[in-house]
Amino acid sequence: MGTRYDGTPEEKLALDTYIKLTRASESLEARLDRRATKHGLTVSQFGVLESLLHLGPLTQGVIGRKLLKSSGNITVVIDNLEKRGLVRRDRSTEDRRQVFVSLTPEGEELIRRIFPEHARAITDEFSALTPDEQRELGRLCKKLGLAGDSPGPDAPQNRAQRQAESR
Amino acid sequence: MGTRYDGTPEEKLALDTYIKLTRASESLEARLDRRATKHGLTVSQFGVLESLLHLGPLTQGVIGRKLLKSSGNITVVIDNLEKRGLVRRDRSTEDRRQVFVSLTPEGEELIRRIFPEHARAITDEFSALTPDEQRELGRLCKKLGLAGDSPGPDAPQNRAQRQAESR
DNA sequence: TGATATTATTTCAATGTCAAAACAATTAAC
DNA sequence: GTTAATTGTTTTGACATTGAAATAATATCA
Repeated sequence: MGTRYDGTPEEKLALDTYIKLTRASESLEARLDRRATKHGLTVSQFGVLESLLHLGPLTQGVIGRKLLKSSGNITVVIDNLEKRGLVRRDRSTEDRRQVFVSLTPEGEELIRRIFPEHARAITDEFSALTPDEQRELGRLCKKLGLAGDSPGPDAPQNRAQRQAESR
Repeated sequence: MGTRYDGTPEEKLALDTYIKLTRASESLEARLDRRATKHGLTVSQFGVLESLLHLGPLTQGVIGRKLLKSSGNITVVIDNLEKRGLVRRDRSTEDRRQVFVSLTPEGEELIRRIFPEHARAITDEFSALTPDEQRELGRLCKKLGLAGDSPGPDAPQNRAQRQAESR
């Protein structure tokens, strides 16, 4: 394990922590994916259905920002869900650029059936940590995540970034 | 934020922690990716080059397991790196099923130039946490990761898993 | 109002990704 | 020593993903 790299101690610690975080997240994701896939849903599809179940109809833009995916990607994912009759598209009448996506009865039936299983799987995974450890992990992740405040895939680069680029 | 889902308190805590972990990891990854991409490398390509730089020539299988990617995937990634002249393939003489991948001079030049930048970017991101917090985050991630001991994408399902499935 | 900018979605090309099947080479069992 | 099982890679088909360009609709403001 460990990155055979000799930088400063700060760099070593950060790299080491980064690897642990990434591996934990990715391997966890991989295990959960494999379960979701059993129901014929990809992670993104699952994410869309779950959002719609818990938040009601949403525009594609909102879904994309929620799942940290590009608008182009969301179009494709919704395409595939629509083909299988799990969601419906409705052009907004107020702002005809927007498209509202909502669950069909079949979609709702499916996600309602699958979600509790998913929740249980996650609970299972996290039972490796005590409740206090989970809270601490959550706190640290949040602190780390907020630091950079991810602009999201679509977001155009701002002045500061463009400037940094042109150096 | 938060998953509007009423399960048990255990489920709520686990789901909440899961979301924070995932978002932290994904948004961090997204920010780092954007930098790596500037050099015309994808994350996977970067991962391969970095492994080769720090560990020397490796077989595709080893690379795949290290990066938690399937063998089919690694084939494609190496294909693309090879096309660009950054790595070389050499069939092993000892076991002719294996393919050793190594850096070409161009590949080595590139990764040597880029890696320190990457390390600095990561260090920068993690400076949001104190050293102690970083160590604690690492510990929790490791504990969590070990729990499931990810089988990796390719790994065939073993007896225990097949049994669990058929329940 | 009319030109211009912004916003939401779609399309496209390139790459990544997995699972499963096909192949090829090696090892184990008989 | 053949046959059978295993192992490492490639291929294939389906979906995901991004960034950039194209479209279309709305908002701004001179």
